[in-house]
Amino acid sequence: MLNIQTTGLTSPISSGWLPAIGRTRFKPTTDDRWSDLKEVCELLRFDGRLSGLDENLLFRRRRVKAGQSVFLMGQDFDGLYVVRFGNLKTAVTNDDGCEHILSFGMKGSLLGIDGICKNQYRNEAVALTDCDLIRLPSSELFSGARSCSDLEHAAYWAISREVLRGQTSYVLTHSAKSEVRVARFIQLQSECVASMGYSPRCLTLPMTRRDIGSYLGVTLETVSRAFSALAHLGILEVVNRQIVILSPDALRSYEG
Amino acid sequence: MLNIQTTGLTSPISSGWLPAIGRTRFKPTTDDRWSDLKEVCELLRFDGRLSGLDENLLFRRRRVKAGQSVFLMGQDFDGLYVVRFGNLKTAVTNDDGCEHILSFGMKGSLLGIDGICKNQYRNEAVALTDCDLIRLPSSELFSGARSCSDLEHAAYWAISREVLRGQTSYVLTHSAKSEVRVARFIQLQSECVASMGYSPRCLTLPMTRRDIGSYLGVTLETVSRAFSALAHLGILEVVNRQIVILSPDALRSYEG
DNA sequence: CGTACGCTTGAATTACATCAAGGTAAGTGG
DNA sequence: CCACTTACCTTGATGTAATTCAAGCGTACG
Repeated sequence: MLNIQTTGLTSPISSGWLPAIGRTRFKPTTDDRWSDLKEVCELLRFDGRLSGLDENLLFRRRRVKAGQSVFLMGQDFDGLYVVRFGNLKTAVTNDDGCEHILSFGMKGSLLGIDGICKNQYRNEAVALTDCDLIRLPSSELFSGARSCSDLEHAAYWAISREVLRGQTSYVLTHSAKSEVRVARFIQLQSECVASMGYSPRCLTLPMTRRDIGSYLGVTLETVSRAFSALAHLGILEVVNRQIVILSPDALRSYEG
Repeated sequence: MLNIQTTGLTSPISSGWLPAIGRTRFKPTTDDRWSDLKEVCELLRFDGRLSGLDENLLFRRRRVKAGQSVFLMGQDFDGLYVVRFGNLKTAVTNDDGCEHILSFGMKGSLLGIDGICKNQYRNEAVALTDCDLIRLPSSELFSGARSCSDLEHAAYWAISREVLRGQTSYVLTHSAKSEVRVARFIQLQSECVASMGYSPRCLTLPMTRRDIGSYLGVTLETVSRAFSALAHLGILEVVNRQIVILSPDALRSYEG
């Protein structure tokens, strides 16, 4: 097991004037351990209009090292997390200890939504690379204070997008052949990095073959074989976790 | 194709004093075509405290006949729906016309969440039986008006629960053998009807074998064979869509 | 009455899991 | 620095579970 438990505090700072860890403040600052609502909305790509009322709201950041977890299953809910940078996976682990990957998070992803209804996270989020996250504490999300209406609207929007992504995953992982699933997975990853402004042709996968397999509902050997097959067809070039998409069109239209 | 398109209006009523279709009002009424926030929260099983400020908010109901759709993929978002009674399925249909079931809705389910972020429904909801739904219009959800804070909080909570259900589905439909999937599906259905106060031993499935198969990621023949196998083991009794659970313990612990 | 649809069951085929072996890369301790 | 370990990945051989194709039955409905 790689997952090392990390609860609550990460880098324990406490410069005098700073508020208690996790609390937001209205005091403007240039301290790089805080993010404002504008940055949060940009990360989420929330394109709605902001009233401007909340622009002084600040949110605490949190760094998580590769292999560490952001939260664990069953842990008390303490807010949603927006990914500033880094890659993560979310997973549920069932009784007999076997892990099941639900999603892969990256810059702009929103984590922890499932924690609201039972006030307890129902999956775990594990950093695949070093990560920087922004915590949106539940106190601000549900305060009902008028100063948070922008945040609430953005949160609705982002949650809906995560639901939509979940649907996409669901369909992806139920589509016919395993080779097609892997092809679509790579396609999806490519679109993700493209939407972040990077080259859609070259990917560095942050997750293992086993993770991909768990996510797609196949074994790691099947994933490996699918990569080899797609490489053999001249669609991809695969060296460990470095993927080069040689033929984007063929990848997009690949149906086995 | 069973799905008959139904857009917007259902039973066109227009008794003088009623507001325009789909608008909420603060005027108290005993008209049974409207539901108040209290009923909505009860249906959702939202157990949070309500401020009481919104108790006069009224929401328009909508009846949908079996086989008709509540909304279609790509249709403009016009709010979330809470199921008052009846059974539904939500599905996405991809380019080559093949349908993929995402979830089965029943009393208390929340539909349409994925529509918020693109302002457009991204799946379709089809009634399996005659249904009665309550519409929560987006105008109220995002109004920012203080009078809606209870609704907003309940909506967050319910959305989170739907996300959680989605995760459960996801894991369910990725677990090992098809017979186990079917067993867990029946188990889940049983728990659902039990939580609504009905007998958990006797189920009437509203969906076809094909729907179940699509949901679980197997073919309809496989579902049928799984039912037969579970019946042969003395765990279930299956007559068409009538299911009697003979051994709840055996069903719960069934692992193939 | 006939057609359509949903369901079951059987036989043949296939895609995937499983088991197993070997290879590479990163990290650890002597 | 090198042996040693460990985790990750690839590839092959074999078995098996699920799909596919096909036939037949019951029920609903025009």
